[in-house]
Amino acid sequence: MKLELDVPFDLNLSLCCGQIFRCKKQDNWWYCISEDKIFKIRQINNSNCLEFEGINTDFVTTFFGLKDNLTEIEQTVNKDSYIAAALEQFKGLRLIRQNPWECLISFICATYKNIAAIEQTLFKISQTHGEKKCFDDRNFWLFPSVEKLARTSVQNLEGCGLGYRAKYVQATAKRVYDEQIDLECFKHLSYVEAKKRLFEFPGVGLKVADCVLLFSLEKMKAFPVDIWIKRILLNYYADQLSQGFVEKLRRHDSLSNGEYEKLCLFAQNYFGDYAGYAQEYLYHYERSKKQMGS
DNA sequence: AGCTTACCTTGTGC
DNA sequence: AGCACAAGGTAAG
Repeated sequence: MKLELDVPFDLNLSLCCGQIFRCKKQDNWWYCISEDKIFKIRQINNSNCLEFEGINTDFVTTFFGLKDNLTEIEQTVNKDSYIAAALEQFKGLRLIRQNPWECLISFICATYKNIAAIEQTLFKISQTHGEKKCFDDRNFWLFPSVEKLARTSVQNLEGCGLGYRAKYVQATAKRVYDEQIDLECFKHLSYVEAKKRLFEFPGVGLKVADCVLLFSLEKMKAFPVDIWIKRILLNYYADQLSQGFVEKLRRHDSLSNGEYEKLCLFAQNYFGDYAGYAQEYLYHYERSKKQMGS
């Protein structure tokens, strides 16, 4: 199927920028998995035409956030020359609407790991616990169900390279299963309330909660503060923060919950309701600069 | 409440 | 080739 776009969108950018881990480019197509769907999609020569198989137009529109008004979002968050450069360089970068369950487990697995390792771990979890499907003469594995991960052993998960995170994944899965929690319903809660609920899961801190809120629960003001964002705030936004606070942050690598929330709140006040979009542009901008330099 | 420290394993850079 | 060191942080003390 084909879809003519009448809005800015860059497929490659949106799938490469670190928000989603199980989409792979092969033979000029992106192969993706979401819930029970396996599909491929491409955007030839960055044109305004998307081609895809395995899904319909409605799904594409929702999954890739094509209804987000990027023009308005850019105007809202464009507060200074630094983010302006990021917005300019990465036009068409959109926030994807991931499945909340997979997103939750993904970011529990992602703590203190590099992206290549995260991708490998999630592939192994899916391969060992998920349903195998064939699409386009290739094998894919759906992300395991809540029940499957609730019933597996910590040892099985450790075999997927999860290390100390295995017990968190298992405990969170068990909790979602035992209490029959519908993560989709968190969309209807306020940002603060939903964050509180996510924070209760084992292995979920403030950062993971914000990632799940931003990437799967439509909370565009969620502003995950990881090591990259912390550096960005200290390097480019220090004059917006109190000097004592900045000095304190510079002395340590990790953030206390209090420090995290302070940075998060600053960003939400500064960038506004679409702070999460600002976060994604800043994150990708800083990482791409580093990669080109090395 | 706020601050340290340990933590599994893999990828990356020197 | 091999070894430090960092990696989309969290939980326990």
